[in-house]
Amino acid sequence: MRNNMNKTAYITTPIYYPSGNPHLGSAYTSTACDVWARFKRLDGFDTMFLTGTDEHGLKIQRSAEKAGLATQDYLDGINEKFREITPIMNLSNDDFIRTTETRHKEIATKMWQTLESNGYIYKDKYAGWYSVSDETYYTEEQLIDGKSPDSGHDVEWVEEESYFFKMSAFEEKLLKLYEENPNFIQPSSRRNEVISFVKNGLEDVSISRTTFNWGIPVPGDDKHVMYVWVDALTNYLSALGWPNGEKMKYWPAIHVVGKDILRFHAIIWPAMLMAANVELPKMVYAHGWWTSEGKKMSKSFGNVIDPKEVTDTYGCDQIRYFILREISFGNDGDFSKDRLVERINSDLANSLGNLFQRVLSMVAKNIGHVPALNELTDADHEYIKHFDTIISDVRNEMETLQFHKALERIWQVIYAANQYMDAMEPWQLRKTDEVRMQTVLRVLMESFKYITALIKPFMPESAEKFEGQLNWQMTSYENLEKGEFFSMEETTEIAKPSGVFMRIQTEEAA
RNA sequence: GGGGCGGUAGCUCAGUCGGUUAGAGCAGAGCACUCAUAAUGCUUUGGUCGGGGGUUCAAGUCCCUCCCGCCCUACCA
Repeated sequence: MRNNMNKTAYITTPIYYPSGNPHLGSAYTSTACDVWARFKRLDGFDTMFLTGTDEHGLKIQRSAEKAGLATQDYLDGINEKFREITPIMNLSNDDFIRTTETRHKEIATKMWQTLESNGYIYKDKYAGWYSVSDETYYTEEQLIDGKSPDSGHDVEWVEEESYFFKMSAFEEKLLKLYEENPNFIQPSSRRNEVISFVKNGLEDVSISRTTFNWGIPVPGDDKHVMYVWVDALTNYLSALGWPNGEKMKYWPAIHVVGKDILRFHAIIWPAMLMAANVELPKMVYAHGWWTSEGKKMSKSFGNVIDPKEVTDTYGCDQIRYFILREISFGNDGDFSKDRLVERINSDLANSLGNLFQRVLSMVAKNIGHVPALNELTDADHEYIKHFDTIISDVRNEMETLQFHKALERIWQVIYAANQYMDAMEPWQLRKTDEVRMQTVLRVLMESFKYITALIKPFMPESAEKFEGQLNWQMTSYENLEKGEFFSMEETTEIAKPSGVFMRIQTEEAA
């Protein structure tokens, strides 16, 4: 028997590198995870949603020095900016982990020790072409005319003592993993990239550094600091108190990442977990990038989208809706003001907002409470049928993070509702057959429960407003599925509604 | 160089194992309606499915080739 206590779900954003201000990209990742987490909670899952910051490395150390602050003090300050994404995007993350926290350092150390005692770490020399100005190693193939491919500066052959992780031991196991779990890496185009990368052969990876010290010391050899990814990836476990914490019930996770860091999540991370005998994540989903008005976001173009600014201007729910509806999750997309306004006006104000407004206005004006239910016609039954599978259909799309498809599906019933209303013409019935009018409005109102419930993870504030207008409260998708279509009480009062999604006046129209 | 993905209506994209007149949303045009946020509904314009060749009774869908765009090709994150 499954019950709510053993249905768990876990989703993570990457931990963000706080070298600049949070931008639309991180807000996007976090919002996608948030919608999924909210859906899961409403679907009866005990759900954990984790985000945080990666506070490791030389760049941070340098920035702090430049700011004239102790590194940790500097980080404490900048960290606040990243925590602000939570209120700005209205996120429901259950935790926010920082890699400089003791709880993380302890578990990252534990991870290292586990990998070591399982025989997957050894000490050797790392050698490569090092560019002093770039502070980066390059491989022979990367060099351009024997110089740094990034800056063109000279490189020198450097050998340094380093610990290595035996990633080569996992080549076959990883390929088997990808083959047996086609959904492990999504979307599938990314999956191909990873597979071909692994097929080209995996080398052991250097997992310690001696060139700086802002990081977690290698246990028993504090000349070395752990490589950033050993440190950073482990956050997904340290927030759960691996290996024995009570929160380990949430594992395994779904990891949502930007396409730039897919490889670390799809290759190094599962290899590490295999080496440490930890169950593997369910899925690693790589999403795309946003351009702005058709161009790459950059300060010089002046087209950088500030999450705070756009949510203040257009509304948080509106932005949440737009970024998940506009592009299919995994693809790149363009953030254009015109498209945004078009979506808000067409999808939210006209189709959805106006639908609730026209129905609830009639109810409030003519009845004042939930309308009485009478005999149903074939047309009613046909309309009601639209809601038979809507929840499971949306659930299926959410399972694979197909947010745009989930929304598309929800909008199908919104269109159907407008069509039904137009066909039934309750405003005519008001004059000829008030009993029938009440039934039609009742059918519509009952259907609004489903619409409200399904948009709630995407647009929580607006859904709550709808709940208030319907004088009804969503409990869980399961209850809605199992319950009767007609569940509202006639005695429930319905007040005059006010618009939830308003049109944005364009300049020509204003 | 090697590998991958994509090029379908003005825009963004769907098109499952090849099978009847190639679909949706938005944008445009016309009509209807007036409950509603100048909203909604209906109808409609619009595509030689990147070019060429081939396989097949039949190709957007398979094969070859060419053109165009994007991505990956390890230790900065």
